[in-house]
This record gives sequence, structure tokens and C-alpha cells, in this order.
Amino acid sequence: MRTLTGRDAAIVLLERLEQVYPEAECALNYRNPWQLLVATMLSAQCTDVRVNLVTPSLFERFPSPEAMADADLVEVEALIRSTGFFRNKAKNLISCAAILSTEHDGEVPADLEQLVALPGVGRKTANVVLGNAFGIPGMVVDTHVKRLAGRFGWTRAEDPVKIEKDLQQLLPEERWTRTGHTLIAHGRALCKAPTPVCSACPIADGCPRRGVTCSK
DNA sequence: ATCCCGAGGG
DNA sequence: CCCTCTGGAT
Repeated sequence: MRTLTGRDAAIVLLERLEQVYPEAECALNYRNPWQLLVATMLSAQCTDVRVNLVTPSLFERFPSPEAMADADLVEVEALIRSTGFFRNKAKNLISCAAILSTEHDGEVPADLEQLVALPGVGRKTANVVLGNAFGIPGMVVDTHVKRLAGRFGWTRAEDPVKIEKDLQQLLPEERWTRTGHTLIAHGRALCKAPTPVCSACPIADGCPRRGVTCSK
């Protein structure tokens, strides 16, 4: 048996984590790309459970970008209020919808650069939409993925875009979407900032940072 | 108090 | 690089 390369070791670790978190997936409720885009924009600093509480009435009232484009700001604010950052989110949703209806034929583009160009849509949101609504590999780098990738020695970068590139090079693209979900699940459950619960971690024996308390 | 699968602006 | 935006859950 040959020595594991860094890439193979990473995949071994990932597959172990996938067994620990087999249900790790997008917990937002949506029926189409538009709904997932909206839900993901709302999910910033908010639990998915809470997002799922407000989206049914929001989607009923504004089933398409065209409908949302003409929405009253105050009404949208009221509907999404409990998700936090509601003024920014409402403003972004409406201008986003306006751009989709005027410049994208009312469709959510299945393209990273076009998604990121929308107001309130960053790379994290764009990759969630690509990976989950379009089945296009999307390497989500949020706070958990950033922290875990660093701890696992998968990247030395601090910049999320560089981390995204490093992970894309390390992992085959068919793993990108699920890897985001798996790392986020593990980051929330055990591999926390600043003190990971290594004593309870099922992959501690394969982790270069096991037992090391760190601030990132 | 601290955290929740961020993004934009200065 | 920093700051701000925000309510709800634990």
C-alpha cells in the first residue's frame, strides 16, 4: 500500500466526516433557484430554521423576481424582520429582483460571476445557489469552512477566495458541494472556534491540529 | 454573553 | 483593514 498523498489523506478524512454527518445538506426550504437565492440571502447571521419560518409567506406574496421587483420596501421588511439585518436584506432583495427581471429575463443566472454581481450576493451565497439549485459544483467557504480547512492543513490562505481556490484544487469538483455541508456540520458540532472539542471528535486521530486550542 | 452556513461600505 | 447592519435562540 502506497503512502497517502495530501489529497488522498484529505479525502479519507472527508469520507470519515461524511459518515459522521450523513444528513449534512442544505436545510433551507425552496422549490426553485429564485427561492433558494432569497432564502440564502436571508440566512446571513440567522438560523436556517428561522429563515424557513418566514419564506412561505414571502414566496407566496412574491413568487418571482418580477413580483419582488415592484415590492414595497416596508412590506418586505415586515415579512423578513425576524431574520435580522432586515433593512439591508429587504433593500438587497428588491434591487436584486429588479436586476433579475430586467437584465436576466426573470431567471436566476447559473453562473458564479453573474450571481456575485447581484446586490447582497457574495461568493458564499452564489456557491450555495450553484451547488444546490443548479447542481453545479460550488465550493462554499464560510466561517466554518475557513476555520476547518486551516486546521486540517488544507490551506494556508486567510482570504476566502484563495481558500476557495485551494479547496477546488485539493478536491475533485464532484465533492465541492457536499464538502461545504460536511465541514459546516462538523464546525458547528465539535470543531468550534476558538476551542474545538477534540476529546469528542471522531476524526481526531487523523487531524493535524488535534488537541490544539487555537483562536482561528 | 455568544452564536447563527455574510455582504457592503469607508 | 475596519466597521456596520439585526433579531432570535441558547
